[in-house]
Amino acid sequence: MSPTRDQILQTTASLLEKQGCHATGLNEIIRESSTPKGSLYYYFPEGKEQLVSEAVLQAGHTMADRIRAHLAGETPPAQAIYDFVLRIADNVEASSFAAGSPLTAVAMETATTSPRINAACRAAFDLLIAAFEDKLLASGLEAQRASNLAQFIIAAIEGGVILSRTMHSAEPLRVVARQLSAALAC
Amino acid sequence: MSPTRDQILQTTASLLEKQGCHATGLNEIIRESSTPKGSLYYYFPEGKEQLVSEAVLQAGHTMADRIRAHLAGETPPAQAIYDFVLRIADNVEASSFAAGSPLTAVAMETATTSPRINAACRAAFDLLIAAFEDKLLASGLEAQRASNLAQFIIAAIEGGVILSRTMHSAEPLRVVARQLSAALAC
DNA sequence: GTCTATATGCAGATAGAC
DNA sequence: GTCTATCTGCATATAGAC
Repeated sequence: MSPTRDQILQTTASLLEKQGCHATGLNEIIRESSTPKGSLYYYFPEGKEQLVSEAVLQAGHTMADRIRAHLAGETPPAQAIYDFVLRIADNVEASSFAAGSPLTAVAMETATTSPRINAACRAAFDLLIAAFEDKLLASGLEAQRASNLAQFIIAAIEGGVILSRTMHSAEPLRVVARQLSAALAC
Repeated sequence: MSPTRDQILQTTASLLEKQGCHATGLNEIIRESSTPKGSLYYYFPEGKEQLVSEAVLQAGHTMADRIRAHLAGETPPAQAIYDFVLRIADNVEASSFAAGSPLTAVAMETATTSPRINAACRAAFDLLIAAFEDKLLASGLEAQRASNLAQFIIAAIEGGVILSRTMHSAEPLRVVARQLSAALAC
């Protein structure tokens, strides 16, 4: 794997996170990543759609890995997820509300306007949901209930990120953390 | 109120809902709204930021009114909100996943890049949260708990819309409806 | 209030040298 | 693999007639 290619992907993901797909220009990506301008179309010959799709999918893998790492061990799901959401709240706050969920904006912008990017977003969300689902299954939940709860968890977290970034306050995500762990307990 | 001006605002909101802020061009708005091209800068002399901000805020008022209308009456919150989220699921499905939440994409795109539009998004979310909060207060909940639950409800619904639009399936929103009403019951 | 024409800039993308 | 130069098109915005 080329380090230049990887640098482009990571910078792209970070800009998508901050401002979405259409607001992110290729020139901006080159500039922010301190990457040779000639490299972009060398590594991504199919252009912006390819670049964004790969960045989204890679971000999905990274996030899923982080979720799994955080949920590993014997801590009960309600507690582990509570801690995890609080960590997201801290991270969103630490970024001055410029970061948090690299998928959301892109997913909404492209749900019905770019099949290729939509497919990448879908795959990425599936990775995240599966990460929570496996933890719930491991704790003994029945399959259907684990699947439903995993979707609900992702939805609540995504919504919490939207509110926190919009309000410029970590509070909505902290509320989500508490309510979500309460919901898991019942 | 001018009908032309109102037509521009409504078309803008609908395009923002489908594809976000930066993907929505002023020419596209004129075309889709069948509105005289010369009118745009006549009614919105401060340009796109003004237009988008007003469209977002108007959408917020419309949605808050709809929430209040749906929650009016003596139906307990858990049941009323369950029905309401199912209706959103139907609407998202009926739009072929092109619509659902006119705020989300714009809010994420502009949280740290346009103070003016961000302020409009914040005000719009506050209207939605207050609509749920008032229903919960009316049903006898304590103030702090009503506020927290209202935020959680909005977060879960927003997240459900994202998942449903991305997955091209109403199922995630239906899952959110069930889990949310279960969470409210406990 | 609405029109046409246009200014200006940046977007994504390509070509061909090195 | 990376460079520079450049093509084409559309973006927002403005000017001035009617």
